[in-house]
Amino acid sequence: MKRTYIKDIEENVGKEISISGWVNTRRDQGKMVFFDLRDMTGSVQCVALPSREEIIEKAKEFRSEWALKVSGIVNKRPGKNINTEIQNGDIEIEITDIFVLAEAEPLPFDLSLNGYNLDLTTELDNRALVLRHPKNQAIFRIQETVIDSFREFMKKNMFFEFQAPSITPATAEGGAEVFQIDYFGKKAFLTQSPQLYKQIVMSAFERCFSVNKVFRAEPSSTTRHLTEVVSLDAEMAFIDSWTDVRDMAEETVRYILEQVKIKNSEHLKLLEANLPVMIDRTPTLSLKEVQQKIFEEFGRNVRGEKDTNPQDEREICEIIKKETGSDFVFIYGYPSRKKPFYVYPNPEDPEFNEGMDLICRGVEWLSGGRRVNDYRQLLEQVKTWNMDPKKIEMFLEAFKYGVPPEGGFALGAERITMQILELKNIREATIFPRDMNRIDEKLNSEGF
RNA sequence: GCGGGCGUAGCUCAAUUUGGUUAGAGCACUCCCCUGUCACGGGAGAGGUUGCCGGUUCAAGUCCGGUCGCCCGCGCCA
Repeated sequence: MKRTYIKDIEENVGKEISISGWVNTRRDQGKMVFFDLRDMTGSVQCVALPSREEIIEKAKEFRSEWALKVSGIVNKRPGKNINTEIQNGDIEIEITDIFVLAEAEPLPFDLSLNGYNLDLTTELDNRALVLRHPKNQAIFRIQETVIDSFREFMKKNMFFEFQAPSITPATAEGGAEVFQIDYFGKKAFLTQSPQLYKQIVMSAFERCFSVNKVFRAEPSSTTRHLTEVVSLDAEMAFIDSWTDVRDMAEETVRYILEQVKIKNSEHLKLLEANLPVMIDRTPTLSLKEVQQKIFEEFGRNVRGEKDTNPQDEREICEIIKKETGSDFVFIYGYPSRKKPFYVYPNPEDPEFNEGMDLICRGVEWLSGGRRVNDYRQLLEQVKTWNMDPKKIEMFLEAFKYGVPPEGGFALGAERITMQILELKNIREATIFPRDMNRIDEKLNSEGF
């Protein structure tokens, strides 16, 4: 008999069908046995009736996570046994035959819907099994939507998708620590960002984006840092102002939120997650304005600091939420020397640049801005930043040949997932997280 | 890297404040009961070198020192 997916069972009332899946929990009533069977499309109650003694005997053996092939008749449940709270709560499968596809060891912890409550360490040490829990599946289904909808929105706006390289030559930029690799006896590095490549591709394709892994060797042990992350990158030419980049970034995030709301409503409900509020026009403040507001509201003087720290980000979000109802706020105008060489300095006040960050619920979601597009100015910047132009020759070459005003932005898929769902730790939003102390397994001081 | 917190059964946690009999509970596991359960219910059982090393004390899960591990905050962070 051909397999029926559990989501389609309700169309087969009165018929005999075959379904396959995993046992959730057996409810043994003595003379009759119930269990829920789960496949990738949902779950349904199966019942071994007293008239079928052989089936009862078999069903008494089952434990959670056994994989079964079940044949049975789809019955409407008797009125008093209808459960309106759950999927397929008005039907059940009267088992006629069972084939065990695979037995399961006793579970090392409670994987039931209600009892599920694990330390993050336990979760990560048992990733394979934990991924069977609907809450974890919901997290990663939502992440899938985030990445898909980024891609969709980019394509709708005529951005060209390219594959950014992960292996790069000597890094020209300062800043974050990089992973060095042995490349046929020579040094190479894992990419920290497709930044220079997306600017090169932009110079030819006008608009481009990439979805790619980036690697950071920062010794950062926090709830929002990983060494390997999925970066969603975009770059666009022929802008009139950095605000064009801001607007595109805002609409991208808006589209992602809308799609998650449409496609993952059940997952959001299961996770008890509330999407952040994005109002018609996300407030935009300069760094100086942010610092002034924090001073006025909280009396904490961070005026003149070169960047925001985590406390500033939490406080400005609180202020903006109270003033406008928005969970989002753009901050622009950072000190030029604090940011990379390619960020465009404000012509009226070159000490500050036209870089921006989008902050939501106290955490940075996205950063971007206008870039330096004039070749001569770019060479000046390279000199000022004490960089070796030879190391970024291919990048500089692109700008020799007529690159119009341009800009772009990038966001981290894991961090957005974490923030949308208000998870406490980015590792919860990462299917196989890598950090300083863990690559699947905990790393010990002697190496692997 | 700095600061704070935590480490008790397979999992999640009590008992630590104020040292005192045999370290408890829920879930999971084994066995029994249950003809309508809803990631059930009832009964019984098994499961512990309280992370590790040392100290104080008549007595240490509890206090002290060290050590290892984890978590959180800060720093760092295109």
